[in-house]
Amino acid sequence: MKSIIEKAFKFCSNNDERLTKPRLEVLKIISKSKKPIKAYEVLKELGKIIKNPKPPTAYRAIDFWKKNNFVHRIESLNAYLVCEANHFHKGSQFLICDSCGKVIESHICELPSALKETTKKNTFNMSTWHLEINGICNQCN
Amino acid sequence: MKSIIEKAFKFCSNNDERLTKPRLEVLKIISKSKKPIKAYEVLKELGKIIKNPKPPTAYRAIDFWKKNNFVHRIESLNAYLVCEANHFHKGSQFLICDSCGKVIESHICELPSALKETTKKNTFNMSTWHLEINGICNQCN
DNA sequence: CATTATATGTTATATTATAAGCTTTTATTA
DNA sequence: TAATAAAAGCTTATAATATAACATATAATG
Repeated sequence: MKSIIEKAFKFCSNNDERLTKPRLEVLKIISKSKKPIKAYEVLKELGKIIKNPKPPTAYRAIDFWKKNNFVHRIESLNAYLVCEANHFHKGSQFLICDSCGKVIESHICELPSALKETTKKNTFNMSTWHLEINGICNQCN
Repeated sequence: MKSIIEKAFKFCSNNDERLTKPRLEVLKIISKSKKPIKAYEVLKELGKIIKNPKPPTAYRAIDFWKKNNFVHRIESLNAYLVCEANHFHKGSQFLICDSCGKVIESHICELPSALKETTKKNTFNMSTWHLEINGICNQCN
């Protein structure tokens, strides 16, 4: 099982992308976090490594990883999480524990048929989908 | 087919909630909008009706309607939309057109079984779910 | 009508995110 | 290797979104 950092190195060399210091450090920071981490928390952590970073430095790096599917944004939390999938996917699903804040990513690749029906009925040309399920996790129950 | 405003009157009288001026006007504003409307746009519209309203006035009213299922928040847009359902529901689904910005709400009441499986596998006690599907709508195609 | 609970008004500020212009780094190629 | 182009980063400033805290007003209830 390759670490996400190793995957990132490989991805960048394969795709002619630059694995710069802010990018690498930001990915490390997000991947270390057990829970979705907020941009300004990333920025704060980044401040321990590089001198006095500003918001755009964090946001640019986050956007880079998001664009390349290494990081997802949990919309309802304004927070970011690494993606463990070994492939690109146009759908993401998260189980968000309202008690402890932990988020589990589930990996269903296809939009369920009941929902496909909906897009069909509306002749809607889907590109991506994003599902957030709130509730109470295993450990908090 | 009852208008949402009529439903709001009925709801408030049935449930001992106050249909105050900010609440009523905010609901009217959101329901008039063809697309999800942002809090500060609501606030701006509200300013045409009541004198110099401040953000909390808009947010409080939005929260009230959200809590009572008259309004949904589209997380990825930071914007609000009235809900046409005639019942409470713990799941919501939106088709978001990335071209024109229009959002269609779909009304699937049950979480699809593929996703139920996920919650089951994680022994996750679901309370609500929220799905956003991005793509290109009918009219923009 | 006094009490209590709920809602609103107001001021201030917190949080999240991006625009714009300039500099540095990297990659390409003359 | 030097010149150049492209990409990424740095910095300053500010935009956009949201809430805390506390004073005042309104409505419901005993």
